[in-house]
Amino acid sequence: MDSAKEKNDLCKDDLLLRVGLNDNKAGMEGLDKEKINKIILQATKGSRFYGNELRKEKQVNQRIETMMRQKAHITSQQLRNAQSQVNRVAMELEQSRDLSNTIVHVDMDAFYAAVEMRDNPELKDRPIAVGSMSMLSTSNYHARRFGVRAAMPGFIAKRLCPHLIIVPPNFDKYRAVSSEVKEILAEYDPDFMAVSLDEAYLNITKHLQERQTWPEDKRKYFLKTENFLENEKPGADVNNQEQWSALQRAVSPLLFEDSPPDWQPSGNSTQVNCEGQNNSPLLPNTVVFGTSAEEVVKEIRFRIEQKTTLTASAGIAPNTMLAKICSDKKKPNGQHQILPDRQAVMDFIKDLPIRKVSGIGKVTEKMLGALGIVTCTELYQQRALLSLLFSETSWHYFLHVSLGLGSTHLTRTFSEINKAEEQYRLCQELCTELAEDMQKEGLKGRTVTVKLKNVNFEVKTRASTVSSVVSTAEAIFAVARELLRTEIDAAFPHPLRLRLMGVRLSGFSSEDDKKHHQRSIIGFLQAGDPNTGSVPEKTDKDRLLKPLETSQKKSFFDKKRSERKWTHEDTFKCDTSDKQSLPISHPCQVLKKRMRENSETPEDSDDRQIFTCPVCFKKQGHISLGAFNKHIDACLDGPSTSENSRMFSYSHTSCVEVGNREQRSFSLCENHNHEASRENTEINSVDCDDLVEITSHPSETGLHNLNNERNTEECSDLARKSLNTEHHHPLSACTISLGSQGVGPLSEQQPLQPHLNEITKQALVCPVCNLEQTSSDLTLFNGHVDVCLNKGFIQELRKEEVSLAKQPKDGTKRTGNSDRTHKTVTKTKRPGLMAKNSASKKMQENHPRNTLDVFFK
DNA sequence: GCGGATCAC
DNA sequence: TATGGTGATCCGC
Repeated sequence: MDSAKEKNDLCKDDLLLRVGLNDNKAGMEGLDKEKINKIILQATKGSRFYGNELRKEKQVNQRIETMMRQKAHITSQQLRNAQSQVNRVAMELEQSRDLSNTIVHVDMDAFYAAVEMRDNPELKDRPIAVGSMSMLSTSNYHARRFGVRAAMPGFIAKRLCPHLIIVPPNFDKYRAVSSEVKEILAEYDPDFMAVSLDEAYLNITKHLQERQTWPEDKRKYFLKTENFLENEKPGADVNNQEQWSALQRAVSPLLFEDSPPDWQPSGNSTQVNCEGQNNSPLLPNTVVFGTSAEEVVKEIRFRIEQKTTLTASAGIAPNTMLAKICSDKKKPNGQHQILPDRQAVMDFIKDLPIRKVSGIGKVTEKMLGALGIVTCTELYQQRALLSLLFSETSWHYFLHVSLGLGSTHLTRTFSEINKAEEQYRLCQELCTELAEDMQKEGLKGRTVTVKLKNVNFEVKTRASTVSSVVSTAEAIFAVARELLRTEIDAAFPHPLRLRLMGVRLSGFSSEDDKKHHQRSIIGFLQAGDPNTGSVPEKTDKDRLLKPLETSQKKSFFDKKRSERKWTHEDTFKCDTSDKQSLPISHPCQVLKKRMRENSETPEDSDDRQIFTCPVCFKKQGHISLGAFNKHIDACLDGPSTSENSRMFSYSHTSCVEVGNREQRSFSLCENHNHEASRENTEINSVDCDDLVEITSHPSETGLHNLNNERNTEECSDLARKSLNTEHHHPLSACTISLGSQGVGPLSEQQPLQPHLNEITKQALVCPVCNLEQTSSDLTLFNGHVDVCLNKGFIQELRKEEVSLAKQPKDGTKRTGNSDRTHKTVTKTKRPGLMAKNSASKKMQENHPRNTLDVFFK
């Protein structure tokens, strides 16, 4: 979102320093700059805020004075020396210039406002802003003509534009739309980097390579008249005139009047391909995109618009810095490319105001301005001076900027750990974490597995099975340490260069297994014989069967187990010295443990709590688990239940992706939800005839190949995606990043929530990831839950990894949100006003309102 | 190491 | 009536 720069510009406005980018065109109904500034000044003058702004300004002025004094003392000799030193660095940078990557920055246009306008047609032609009277997050382009911008207090905005409609933010909705967009982006770069709900970087280099060989069909899209069901592949036929007209009405809402979109559906047969590659005549209402980067980005934007009815702007460049500036250039609903050519880069940079660069803010602009530096060319010309006045990191950064250099990779980079001592320490930490989880779940295991990924991304797993079960940190570490030692020794005399480590405990046994044989929630979840709940012993041959080959008569959970076992076996078969079978923990164990835990909570020490019957959906107030099970039994035996009914359960996972920035904005199932889970002691389950549908073909959806090395929202994205595109992800482990605040202990997993309540027609909120699902299609929804559930199964295997500590990618990024290496805690100011700050964007993004209450409403 | 400043969203 | 909250990095002390 473009709020940051806007905000800074507003500060300038407030102080009447200068009006920078407030480029309203003094339209017929808008206001001119002068008027805007007058109103703002009037509203702000005399306030504490204004006073503080003045104080800050004074401070900056002082800094500038100091700098200018320093400058005055610089001798020409010093300057010459500096010049040669800086030139050396510049040469090195020039030599290492990498133009081989194609980086794309995608930015949704006036995102929040656009979503609100889309969903409420009454707002379409009116000036609106999203936020509150205290603070606005964004405004539509209509409102911007009055000077209403992001980061402006609503009450001032109202003075500028009395007819302004301020819409309270609805972050759940924005998140949902954002995931729709992300689904598309992931197809072009599975490792794309989301900056916020409306902004992301992609590296499409690989996609471009592959795309060159794609047949036209793979680049062909059908225009859709309506915006639902996300099957993006050509298939739905919409080629009649009536539908086409409907399409034209549906897409491209009149968000923007000043700059026409560079892509526009026109005529009957829409052919967007600019490269003249089509030789076959196109069907009406089909679109074929070419193979160039420009075409790829047009395709992305086209698909975003088709899917969400919202427009996006994009920038294409050889690095992130340039891509970001590019996306701003043709905003809204446009795109700009800098070709991967040095001259093209330099031409673009030449007159570029430094303020446009991400990382150069209001203060830096002013300081450099005092030195006569406004454009990137000037920044380059003054490089020697800058190296004498600024810190090394700063002038290096300036040099990067002035040469048009930036990050060329988005992949997560971690600093390696190659010291044995550190490796053992990390291993021990992991074992401790694992042991805590094991003990909370009351589980013990016999097989300890260490997973190692080296700097070349090669993964090795080494397992060892001991004669008696282990669960303590010491015992697990004793085994894991030896496994690690073997690997370290094997690498000797070279160090073992690791970027990821995981410790796993499997081969569970629990004395609780044989309890609760009754036909209850637990009984239903048990594999094999429902009477004993035991998993039938399988031969090695059995275990070599792929999930798809297993009997269709098996239960849903049977299949899940087979799938999991298969995948599990797959990772182990090459390197496990011990060929013992690896018993699988039952979901019911987890459930049961959780139930027991719940009943052991202090608030509920009498072993009684409120359960909701999954069959009749009635709350069973303050009864014991046994009584609750009896109730369910009675319900099940009653006339209302079909034979096909299956209990539904899941275990929530605290899957957190490896230190991607994504985590900041999208970690939905983190702290907040864990808290909710503690508060919500209800145990719910659901009678789910719909589940039968999943049961009949779980493997067809490709869900068993869930990539778990992603955060929860991505998992849910993948769920939908895998349903639609049969996109397969290799099974990998649930990964926890060091230093992440988001990793809740397993004991804080959520209690059971209803999967889907058909009876009460409640919102389709996934009970696992807590995300409201955009599609109202039950099959899709169930499929999604299935994936989340599957993830829960994987979690039961206790595959827990820790990515190694991260480091900044390169020296080009001085500020901003780089990969997290530690957590910074900032205390809240003005505690009394907390509740009023509903417009706080980051807060909402980081701690989304729990959707459970919506679900249970 | 800590806190303030800067920047970003 | 009223000008956000959070995280990251840099830098000076």
